[in-house]
Amino acid sequence: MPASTSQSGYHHGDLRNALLAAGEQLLVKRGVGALSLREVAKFAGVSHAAPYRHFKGKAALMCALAQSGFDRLRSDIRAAAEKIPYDPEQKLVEAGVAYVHLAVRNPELIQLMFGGGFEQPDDLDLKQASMTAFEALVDIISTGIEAGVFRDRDPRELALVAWTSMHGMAMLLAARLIGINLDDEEALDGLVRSVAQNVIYGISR
Amino acid sequence: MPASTSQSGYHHGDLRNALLAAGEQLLVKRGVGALSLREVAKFAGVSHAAPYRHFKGKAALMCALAQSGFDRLRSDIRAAAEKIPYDPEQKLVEAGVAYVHLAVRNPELIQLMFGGGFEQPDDLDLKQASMTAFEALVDIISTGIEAGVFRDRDPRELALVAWTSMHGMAMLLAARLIGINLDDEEALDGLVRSVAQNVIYGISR
DNA sequence: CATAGATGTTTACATTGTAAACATATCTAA
DNA sequence: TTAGATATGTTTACAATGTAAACATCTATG
Repeated sequence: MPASTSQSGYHHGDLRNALLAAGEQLLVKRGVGALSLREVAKFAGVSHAAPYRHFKGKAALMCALAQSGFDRLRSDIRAAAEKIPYDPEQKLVEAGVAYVHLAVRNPELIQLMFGGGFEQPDDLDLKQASMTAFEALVDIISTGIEAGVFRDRDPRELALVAWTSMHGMAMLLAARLIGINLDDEEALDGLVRSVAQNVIYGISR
Repeated sequence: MPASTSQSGYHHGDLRNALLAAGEQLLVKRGVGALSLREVAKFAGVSHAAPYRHFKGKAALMCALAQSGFDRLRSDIRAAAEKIPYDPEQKLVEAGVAYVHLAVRNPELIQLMFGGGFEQPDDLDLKQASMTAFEALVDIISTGIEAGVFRDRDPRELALVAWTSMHGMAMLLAARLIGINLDDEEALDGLVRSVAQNVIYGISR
């Protein structure tokens, strides 16, 4: 019997994951500031105190949601980079597109991950997960340096430039502070590519 | 008699501003997610329902706090740019330093402004304020283009590159996701200048 | 000076996070 | 197999919060 379907009626069987799924749903509906643990529990079909058997509290659930977001971000970046086998510049561009796509399609998630809208009890796993996502960018830069495409500097220094730029774009788009229709994927990708090109070649002439 | 000291005992005289000041204080202490309207009222020395005479609700107060943050951001950027009369590149660097300084010294404020941690009722004034802050960057870029220092492109396109990068750095630093001691101002400014230089000249060789 | 409007207070209530006490299913060891 | 021990739910309880409504008091305007 799969562990996910222990249909005793009393015990859920896979409540932790069910709560995370419910949390993800409700995060979209309510936003970071209005996410309610009781509603998450109700949505998962359990009593309002049941989540406390699987999470230390509301903040812990949100941390777990954020962490899965970081995992998704890392794998999206890696997948985008691997789509382009040879060209490091293009790898970087596609990584940016992936970063921004995740943010635009899940603005509440990205705001949860980076917005500081909840009490973080200095979650080390969480910080670790975000660092790992950053490493995906460092890898792209490193291969680019080795290939002689990027400046011969500390990869983390160059990766930081790419990260800040992508991240800023992602946050500003998620906050709808850049005047563009987020549903127009062509325009969105064009924006990302434009910014990425300018990061790569500089805005100076 | 100054309007700010109507000492009737019952009527405050300048409660709206007092609430904003209290909100700013408590935002620092509690963070975006734990800011309480009742505590703001108590801090200002009034009953918990008094704020409703000056703000539609908690979200409206937070919007007002965010808006004053945007005003401060705009004026900080302008002041930084005006410190450097001639060199557009240096103007841009100093604007970035100012942006990041504001974020690092007031992480909760920057998270309130951009983090989406509360219910925004599509506040148009707020969006306007953020746009005005962005215009400060566009101005720097425009003069740089006219001076032949930056590429001859749409200023808003180039300004967007600078904005995303500065903003990303500011948010990541505020979220303590970049491994640097925020109190070490020298290291911090060095980081900003490094990123800015790479934005200006590109990471490509 | 009366009184209308602005500004504060008190009271009330639903929602929320969380703890404690209780109930039931599952697992483990004799 | 079966009796606890443990894990995992539920119910109850309570304090804090956002907000509305009714009430009180000040200020300003005729």
